[in-house]
Amino acid sequence: MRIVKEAQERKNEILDVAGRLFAAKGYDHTSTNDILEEIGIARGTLYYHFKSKEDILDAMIDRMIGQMLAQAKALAGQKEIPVLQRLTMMIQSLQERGSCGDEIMEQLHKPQNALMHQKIQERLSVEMNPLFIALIEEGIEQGICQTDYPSEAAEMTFLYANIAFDELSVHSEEERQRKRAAFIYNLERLLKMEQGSMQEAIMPLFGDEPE
Amino acid sequence: MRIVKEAQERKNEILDVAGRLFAAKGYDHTSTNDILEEIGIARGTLYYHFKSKEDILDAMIDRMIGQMLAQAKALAGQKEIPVLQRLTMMIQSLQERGSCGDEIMEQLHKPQNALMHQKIQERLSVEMNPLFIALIEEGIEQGICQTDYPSEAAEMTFLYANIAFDELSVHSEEERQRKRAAFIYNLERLLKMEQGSMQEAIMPLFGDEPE
DNA sequence: ATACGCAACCGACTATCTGTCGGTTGTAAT
DNA sequence: ATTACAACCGACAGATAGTCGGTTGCGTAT
Repeated sequence: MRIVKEAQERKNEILDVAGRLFAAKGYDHTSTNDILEEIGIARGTLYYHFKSKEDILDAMIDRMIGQMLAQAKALAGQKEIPVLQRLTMMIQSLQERGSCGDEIMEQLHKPQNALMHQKIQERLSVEMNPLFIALIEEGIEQGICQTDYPSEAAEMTFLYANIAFDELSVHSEEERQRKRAAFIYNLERLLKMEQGSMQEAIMPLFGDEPE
Repeated sequence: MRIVKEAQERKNEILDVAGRLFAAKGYDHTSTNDILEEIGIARGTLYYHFKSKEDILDAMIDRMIGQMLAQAKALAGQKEIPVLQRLTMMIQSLQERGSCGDEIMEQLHKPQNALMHQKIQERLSVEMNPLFIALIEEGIEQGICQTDYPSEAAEMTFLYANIAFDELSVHSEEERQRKRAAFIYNLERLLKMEQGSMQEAIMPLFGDEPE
């Protein structure tokens, strides 16, 4: 028995399932058959709504980036919170990739997901950087930090945060701690902040001051 | 008429052709048929020497990284050249990817090459970082620069050099200039060098002082 | 109520591609 | 000349992305 739905509803249904499968098995290892069988639609239907498998991936990433961006914008806009703290919160929020859960994160570095990874990374970089730049410029206005190249400093910060932390090369908890300390240290230098000012901004978030 | 060659010779022949095709058409868009037809061997022969298409890619990257690493090591070891200048030379040498030419660079950001890109990037990062760290520590010993986190500073430097410069987002020559200036500026800050000391080290290389 | 038009849906089919396997041939040593 | 084995062959199986002509249900006009 045939079920007809509005196009947008079907599209979302497809993206939901595709997203879950991509996160669970990886992009390459998820066939279009996997998707349409799980939904219970025919091949033709899938290709009626999307023109290719990659098109599905792109749409899924669009949705995901949209969610993350909304969240990040909400964070960045809370002027009553100190700038540095907001900066930290944004970096923190990057770790939990989208509301769709972070199983996708664990998958992201496997070779089967190189395409997905690259696309997410590029989009994230393009969309998030303006927010970082704005925060840094706000910090400059407040005299908290200083740099001649705010946008490049933002880019560097974002890149390092993204790659250094989500890299699988971070094996031990010990190493993670060190990376975080180094990140703060380097960020303070990049933005010519007082030594330790970033650390102070972070502590209320993590509650992880040295015992 | 059948031609028999020594295994290593055939392997190299396959890697040569594969490398050229990957660079020209991208990894995904190069079929194993393309490779074996151009060489004039049968399917079975290809899979006698390599266990999968991805295996070919890995071997090709191995060779390429090996070449780049040898070159970089030669550079890094020239103790008669000032440290900062050697640092610059190494970053510079990353731009021209391997001897196999830089057509591969132009292809690298297309979606069809995400896998190749990711693999090259990861290998490069793992192999090159020790060299960067060594240079930075040499600089610290000489009192030219200072940091509590040499290895993380090296990682950050490498990441930014790689991504900021090879990114296609660098459209205009103007932007490229700005990025380079920002890179030097930020590197000086990260390593607590005297303002302009890096610029001085670079000038003899490029001969591009402001007119 | 009936006819009409179209958006949503169907599923068989094609084209392509990776990897396998049993068998063959050249070559070098005995 | 015999043998052993490394290198090679090509037909084949299995999987997968994308196409296309045809169908069906639903809203709308008559």
